[in-house]
Amino acid sequence: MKISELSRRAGVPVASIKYFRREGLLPAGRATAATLAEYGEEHVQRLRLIKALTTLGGLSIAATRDVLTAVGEAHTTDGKLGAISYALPVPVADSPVADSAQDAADQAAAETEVADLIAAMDWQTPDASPHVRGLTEALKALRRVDADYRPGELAAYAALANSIARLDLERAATFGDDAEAVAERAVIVFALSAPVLELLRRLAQEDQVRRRVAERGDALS
Amino acid sequence: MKISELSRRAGVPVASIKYFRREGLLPAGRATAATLAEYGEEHVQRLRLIKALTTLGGLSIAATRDVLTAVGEAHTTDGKLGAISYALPVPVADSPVADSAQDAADQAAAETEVADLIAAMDWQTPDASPHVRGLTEALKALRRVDADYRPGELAAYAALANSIARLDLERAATFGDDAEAVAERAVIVFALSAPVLELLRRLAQEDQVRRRVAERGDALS
DNA sequence: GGTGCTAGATAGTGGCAGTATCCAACAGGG
DNA sequence: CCCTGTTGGATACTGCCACTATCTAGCACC
Repeated sequence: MKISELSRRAGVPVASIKYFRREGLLPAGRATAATLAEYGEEHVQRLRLIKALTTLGGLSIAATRDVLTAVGEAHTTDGKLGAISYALPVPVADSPVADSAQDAADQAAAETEVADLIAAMDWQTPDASPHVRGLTEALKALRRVDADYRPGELAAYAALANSIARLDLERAATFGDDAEAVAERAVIVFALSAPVLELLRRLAQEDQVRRRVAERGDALS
Repeated sequence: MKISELSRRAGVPVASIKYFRREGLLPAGRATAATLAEYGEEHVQRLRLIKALTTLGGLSIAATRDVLTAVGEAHTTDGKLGAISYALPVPVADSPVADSAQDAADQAAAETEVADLIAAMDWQTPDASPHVRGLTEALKALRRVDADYRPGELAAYAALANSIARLDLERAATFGDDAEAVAERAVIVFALSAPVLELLRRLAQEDQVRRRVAERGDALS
């Protein structure tokens, strides 16, 4: 199909398609002439995936490219899974500098806490994993804003995260035959489960709040 | 303290403090003269909270203002909790228009699915809740990108989300005396647990991938 | 009484995600 | 064979966001 039809099929403006191609998110069509190219179903699907990752997944164009590149480059299924996981952005920026002694102490405390948690969960993750560093940064940020924050609470969340990850992997690696299909599914599961889960959590929170109101009736403030 | 000291204490440039004040995120200091104001500890804490919400929580300035406003406006503890929850942005944009019959069918299917889930979980959430609408949109987006997506899988995630929400509420409503303190804690729990949980999920995923590699040894691609 | 900091207003910056415009090169129909 | 319409590719422009910088006066404090 021509680009105009691709645009209609995927619901994406032609100019945006060109933009995605420029940015390396979408492979070029098969050129049939100097100024004409043929696109296929895989382009439609890719565009749908791009839209889902950017809107629902909240990924930037650069992050989306990284994820899609990771899918294409790794050669084993597990390699792809790992690459996707690492390519997904974490919402934590590295803190600027650890100049003061206080900062260094915070850093060390957070590192210990993360290491303890990983040991307690018996997680097999390398210290160099971006997720480990991300979690360390996140804990430092939490501590800065909430002095009362109790580290022990993390363990309960970690146990639930473990259950979630098990579900994720079951969904992602369902059919282990076609590495490409697994990878695309894994992208969807890894990148798009988060917002869905977050929404479910909000719904459950809302329910919890209502239940507490009902329980306490007309009580306090 | 003067604004320059506030800046040093919170690690935020003076220009940014002025910006936050302009945008309604930070209350003005107590004016001691036409060109001088006095700031207190509450301003330091507020700035820390703003930084945490924007960097770790990923909230925009506008969303941060909405959340902080919600905390200040509602008068009951439960009202505050609800207001905060609703003020937090969901990562799902409303789909543009439901013009075609296909879109209408998708919408109806997603709505049914969400309603069934809520019924199955016995969640007490109004149909008009933004979270319900957000979840509906998210499911539509998922369906568009993944035809194989199986609705049943949602239930398992919902159950886990429920456990998470219970933890959240326990943390948020620990001390029920000071409505203001509860509200600030709730903001932290509601807005900042998500990235931490996501990081934990990524770590657990990484662990799962490694375990599967080890299990299968040298097996397949 | 001068130096330095301040409030408040306004303007500028850099990055991101598109969107628009141009041009030359064809394709396909009449 | 020619003419209209579309395309690829390049470049420029736009709108939004989150700051950041500059400017003008007016005090505060030593």
